[in-house]
Amino acid sequence: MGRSAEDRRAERERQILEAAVRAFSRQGYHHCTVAQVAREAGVADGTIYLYFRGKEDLLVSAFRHVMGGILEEMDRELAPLADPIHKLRRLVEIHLEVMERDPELAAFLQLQLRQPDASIRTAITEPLRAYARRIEAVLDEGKATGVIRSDIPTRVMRRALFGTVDETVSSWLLKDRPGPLRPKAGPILDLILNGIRARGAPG
Amino acid sequence: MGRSAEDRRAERERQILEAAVRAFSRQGYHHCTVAQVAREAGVADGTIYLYFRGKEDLLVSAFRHVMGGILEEMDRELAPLADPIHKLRRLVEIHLEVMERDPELAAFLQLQLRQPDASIRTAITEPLRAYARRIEAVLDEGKATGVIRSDIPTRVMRRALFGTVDETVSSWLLKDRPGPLRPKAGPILDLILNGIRARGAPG
Amino acid sequence: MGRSAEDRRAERERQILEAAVRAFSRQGYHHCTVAQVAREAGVADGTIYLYFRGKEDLLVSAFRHVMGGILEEMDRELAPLADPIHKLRRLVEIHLEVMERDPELAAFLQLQLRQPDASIRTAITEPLRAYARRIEAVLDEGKATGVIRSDIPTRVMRRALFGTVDETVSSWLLKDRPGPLRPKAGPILDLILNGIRARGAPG
Amino acid sequence: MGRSAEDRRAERERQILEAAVRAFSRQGYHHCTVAQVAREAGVADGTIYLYFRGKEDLLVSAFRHVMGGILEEMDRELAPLADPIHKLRRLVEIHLEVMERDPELAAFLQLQLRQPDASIRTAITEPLRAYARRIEAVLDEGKATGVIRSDIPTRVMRRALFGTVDETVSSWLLKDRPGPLRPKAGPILDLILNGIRARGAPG
DNA sequence: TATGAATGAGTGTTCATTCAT
DNA sequence: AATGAATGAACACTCATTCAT
Repeated sequence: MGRSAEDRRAERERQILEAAVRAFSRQGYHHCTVAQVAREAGVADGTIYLYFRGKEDLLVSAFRHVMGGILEEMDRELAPLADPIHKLRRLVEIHLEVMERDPELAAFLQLQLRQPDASIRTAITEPLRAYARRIEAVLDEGKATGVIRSDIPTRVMRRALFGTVDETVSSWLLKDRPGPLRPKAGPILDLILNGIRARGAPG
Repeated sequence: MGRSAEDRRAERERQILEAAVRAFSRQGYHHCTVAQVAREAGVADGTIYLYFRGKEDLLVSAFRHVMGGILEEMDRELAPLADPIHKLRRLVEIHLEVMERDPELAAFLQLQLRQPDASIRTAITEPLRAYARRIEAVLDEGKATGVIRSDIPTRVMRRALFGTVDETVSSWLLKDRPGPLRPKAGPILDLILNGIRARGAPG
Repeated sequence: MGRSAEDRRAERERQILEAAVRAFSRQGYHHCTVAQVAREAGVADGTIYLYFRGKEDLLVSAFRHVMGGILEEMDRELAPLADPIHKLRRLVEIHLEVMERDPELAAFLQLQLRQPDASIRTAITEPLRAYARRIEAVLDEGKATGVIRSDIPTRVMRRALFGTVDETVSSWLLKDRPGPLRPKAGPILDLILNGIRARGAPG
Repeated sequence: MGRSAEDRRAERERQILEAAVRAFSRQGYHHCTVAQVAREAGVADGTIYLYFRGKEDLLVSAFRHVMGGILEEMDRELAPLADPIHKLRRLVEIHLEVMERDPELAAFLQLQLRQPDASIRTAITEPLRAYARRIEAVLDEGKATGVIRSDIPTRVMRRALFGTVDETVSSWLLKDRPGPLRPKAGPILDLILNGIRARGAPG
C-alpha cells in the first residue's frame, strides 16, 4: 500500500496545521512559540520542521488550508443557485457562518493573519485573490443578468461587499462575539443592494 | 517659565512619536527595534523610556497622536457643512486624502497598527470609537433629516462605510499605491448611498 | 557461506567510510550531517548506526581506513629498498603523491581530521603512531648504517621530517593546490639531510 | 577625558578576548558556548555581541590579539641581534617559550585554531602570513650574509622551520606537556641548520 | 534630563540518534 | 538488515529595558 505513507504524511500535516490555527489564535502569532504549536499538535518540536519550512511557512500554510476548505464549501453551496442575488446572499451567509461556527478559526483569519510582514502578505495574497474572484464572478453574473448595476466597477463592489462583511466580523470578534453573527447577513445585503439613501430623497 | 519645560517635553514627545510612525511603517512594528526608533528620532535609546512606558506604549501613543490630528481635521472640515450627505462625502474624501498624502502614515495605520495583540487592540479601541462616533453622528443626522433610511441600524451603516473605505485603502496600499486614491470617493459614496442593485430590478 | 555475509558487511562498511571521507572533506566535519554522509553512501540515515557508533566513530574509522591504505602502500614500496636514504626519499614521495592523487582525501587528512576534540585526537593517535614508527624505523636504520647522525634523537628527526612535509602539504592545500606537489620532495629531503647552513660557514 | 571611553572599550574587549582564549582552549571551540565565554569574562551573554559580531569573530579576533602580542615580542627581541643565525635561534626559542609559558594559549593556538572552516582559515591567514614574513626575512638576511644556503627557496626553508617547531609543540601538548619545551630549541636548530646526514656520508 | 553600555530572558531551528516497521 | 520518521536537547543571537554616570 504505497498510498498509506502519503496518507499518513497528509494526515500528520493536517494535524499540525489545525494545531497551528488553534495555537496562533489563542496566543497570537508573534507570541506563540513553535514549541507551543508542537505541543498542541502532540508532536516534538523538530517534527514541525519535517513538514514545514519554519514558523512563517506554518502560518501561511495554515491560511491556505483553511481558505481551501472555505472556498470549497462556497463552491459547493453556490453551484446549485441560479439567481446571482441569491448567490450573493448565500456567500455572505457562509462567510458569517464559518466565522460563527469556529471562533478560533475566526480569530485566526481575522486577527492573526493580518500580519504586516511583507513576505506573509505576499504569500497570503493568492488565496485571498481566489476568494475575490469568487465574489466578482457572482457580481459579473448579476451584471450580465441585469440585476446588478453596470455603472460601478466590479472591483469597487467587491471591495465594498468584502470590506463590509470583514468589518462586521471584526467588530463582532472584538466585542467578544455578542450573540449570533449570521442574522447580520440580511441587513448587510439590504444595504449593499439598495444603499442607505432614503427612497425618494434627492441624489 | 513653567510652560517652557512642558512645551519642551511635548515637543520631544511629538518628535519621538513621529519618528515611531516612520520607523514602524518602514520596518514593521515587530521587526522594528526601539533603538531604530531612537535613532530615527535623534535621541538615545534610554530617552524613549523617559516619555513612554515601552515599545507597545509607543505604538499606541503614536496611533492616538495620529488619530487626534485626523479627527481634528475632520471636525474642522465637516462643521461648516449643512447637508449630511455632503458631510458623508467629505468624510470619506478626507479619509482617502490623509492616506494618499502621507504614505508612511497610511502604512502605519493600515498595516502596522493591525496588531493582533489583545493589549494593543484594547488600547487602540478608544480612538477608533471616536472615529466611529463621528461617522454615526453624521448618519443619525441624515436619518433625522430624512435623507438616510431609518430601517437599517446606524451601526450597520457605519460598518459598511468604514469597512468599504478601509478595504479600498488596503487594496491600494498592497498594490503599491497605483494612482490617486481620492477619486475613489465618488463610486464608494454612490454605492453606499444607492446600492448595487439595478434600478427597476425586483427586490 | 558464512564468508559472504561478513564480506557484504565489510563492503558496506567501506562504502560508508569512503562516502564519509568525501562528505567530510567537502562540507567540513562539523558542518556535515550524518544524513549527508548517508545520502553520499546511498544508504538510509539509520543504516550508518548499524556499522558505526556515531558520527565521531565515523570520522575516526574513516581515518583508520585511510591510514591503513597509506601505510600498506608505504610498506610495500619501502620493503625492496636497501638504502635508508632512499627509503626516506620514497617515504616523503609517497606522502606527497597520496595527497596529490586524491584531493578529497588530502583535505580530509589535512584539514577535517585536525579536530581539537580530545576524544577524536586520542582515537587518532594510534594510526598516527604507526606512521611515526615507520619513519623512526627508517631513521634508526640509517643511524645503524652510519648514514644518519646519531647525536640527534630520532624523535626530533621524525618530528622535523613529518612537520616539514605536513606543513608543505598544508600550504599547498590552502593555496588551492598550485601545481604538482611531488617535486617538492627533492628540496625537502635536501634540507632535512643537509641543513640550511651554507657549507664552510662557521658553526 | 574623551580617552576614557575608548580605553574602557579596549579594556573590555581585551577582557573578553582573553576569556575566550581560556574558554575555547578548555572546552574546544565547537563545544564551548558563547554563554561560557561570557561567564568566563564576567559579562552577560549579550555583551559579547556589543564587541564582536559573533562566535566566529570572537575566535578570529582572539587569534589576532594573541598573535599580535607574540609578534611584538619577537620584533622587540630580535631587533638588537645582528647575526641571522642568532635571530633564528631566538625566534624558535620565543615560539617555544610562549607556548610553555601559557598552556591555555598553547592549546588555543595549536588545537582550537586549526578549524577547517573556510571562513575561519581565511581570517586567520593574515596574521599567520605576518609570522611567515618574519621568519623569511631572517632567512633572507642569512642568505645575504652568506651564512644560509642560497640554493633552497626561502619558502621551503620557512616551511621546514615552522613545520618542525609546530610539530614539536603539538607532540608536547598531546603528551600533556612532559617537561620543559624550550630546551628543544637547540636540537631543532642543529637539525635545521646542519641536517640529519652524518658528516662524511655520501650524497 | 539625557545617555548608551550592559543586561539576560527568550526562541527558532538544527541534527545526532533511536526505534517501530 | 535496512529504513526514515520522529525525537528533543542544545545554542547562537536579539532586543526591550534598566541604571550608573
